Amino acid sequence: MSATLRHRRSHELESLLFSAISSAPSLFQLKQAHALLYPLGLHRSNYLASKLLRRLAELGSPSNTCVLAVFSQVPAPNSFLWTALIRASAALGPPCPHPLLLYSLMRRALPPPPPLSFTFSALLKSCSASRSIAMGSQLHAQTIFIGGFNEDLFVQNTLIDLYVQCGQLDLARKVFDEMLVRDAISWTSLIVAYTRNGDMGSAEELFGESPVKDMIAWTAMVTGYSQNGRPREALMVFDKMREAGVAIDEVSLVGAVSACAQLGAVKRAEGVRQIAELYGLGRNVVLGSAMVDMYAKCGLIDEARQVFNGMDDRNVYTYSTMITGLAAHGKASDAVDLFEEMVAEPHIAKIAGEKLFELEPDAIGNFVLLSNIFASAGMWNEVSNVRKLMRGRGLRKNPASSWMEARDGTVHEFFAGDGSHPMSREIKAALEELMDRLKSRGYVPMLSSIVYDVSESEKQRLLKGHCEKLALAFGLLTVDSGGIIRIVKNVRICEDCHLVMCLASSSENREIVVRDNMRFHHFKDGVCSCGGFW
DNA sequence: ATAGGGTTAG
Repeated sequence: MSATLRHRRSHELESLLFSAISSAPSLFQLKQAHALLYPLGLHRSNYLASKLLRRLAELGSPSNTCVLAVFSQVPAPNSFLWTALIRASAALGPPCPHPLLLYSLMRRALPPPPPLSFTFSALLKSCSASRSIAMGSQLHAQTIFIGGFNEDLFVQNTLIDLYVQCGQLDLARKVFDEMLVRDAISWTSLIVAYTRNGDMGSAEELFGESPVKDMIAWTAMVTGYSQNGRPREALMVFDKMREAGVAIDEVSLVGAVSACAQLGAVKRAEGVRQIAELYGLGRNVVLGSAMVDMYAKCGLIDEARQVFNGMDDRNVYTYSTMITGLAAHGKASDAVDLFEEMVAEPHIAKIAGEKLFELEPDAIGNFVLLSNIFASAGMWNEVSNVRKLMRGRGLRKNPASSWMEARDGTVHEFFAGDGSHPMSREIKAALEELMDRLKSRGYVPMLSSIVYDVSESEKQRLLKGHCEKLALAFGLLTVDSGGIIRIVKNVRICEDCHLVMCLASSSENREIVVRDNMRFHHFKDGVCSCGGFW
């Protein structure tokens, strides 16, 4: 009696915790939910641990230790938990173990848990993402011999995608042909592969045969024609699609819009826009950008601009399209203005930043750069997000320092706000005097160089403590007049310090050379060799 | 869980 009651209670608790985990809005809350499991012994549950891993991946947990910690609490991991671990590692990437490594560990567990269909699909997906055809085809064999999944729709569809991604269309077709049951996804995957290969003939053939034509399949045909330079056929298919009573969404409109752009057909363009309005679509960036292009190419540059202005989300494509549109209509000065609006480094900086992280995900400089750009635009939320990301990856900023060689060959190093130098008092006094002289000559501190969200006066104070300024003051005190003051800095010199160096080189009549991590700055008579670009 | 998306230059 009491045993069944206890069992029932723990079951209720389990489902309660399950929903707490799956709805946790942030990593913090997820960790709190996780902590609740321990006193109840539920951290040993395969079911809850799998859910935890899934949520960790969805929230983009920045650390692999969380993932492994959750997994290793479970004494007898089952197929579901192993698969959740594989999926989470694949989603989170490098700091986590490679999915294939985890799979081989899974195969070695005693007794080995039988792989599930979505174990294979996770693995195959990671192969197709990295285009590793060799690994992928080995797994293909295992899906049959180990998993017995040669009739599993899901696995077969993932295999089609694997071969398509690896450019092996004939192998993809072979998988497709041998399938006993196919769904819309199997058909569409191949149709798209053909259209991307420029083989509209094969695409048409398959599309004609397909008994399961849904919105996505129709859309694939419309964009296929459009992207292969056959805009009239694209619009014909689009019309047929509407006649067939298929629903329309933003993506399906893009192909039609781009076809109108290619044709320069004003009336068709108007028709497509009415459809967009009818369905309340068009708030989407891609569709909006396509519409800007459509209007520009149909000669309606003002309408293009109207769409552009009305968009609440714009990216590089949107700007480029609008700019070239303006240029094509002879509105050169508008085009230049818009270009300048675009590069003036936070909206676009965000995009550029994302690209940078794709190329060099762990380069510390990228984090610092992005954080500083957001800071100078006053986007403090984004700044703290970047900081969190850095912390999560265990990246720490090297403290900025400047150093210079004194007359006797000793090297003196300065950190920001640093008072540890034996001559600190003289240095600070010399710096104060220098700043006063520069201010009387019109120097205004560039508060925007301070990337913290603090008061103006605090910014002034922080600026004064920059290590290269301390080094400069030390140089003015110790280097013979006429001698060059040579400073080395481990990170990029800030704008305010750069300005101070320029001004000081003329007011103090000194040559100053600063080497930062990127280049040399030769300051002489108020100008710098870098010409303001660094 | 797996399928569809926009610009330009040469």
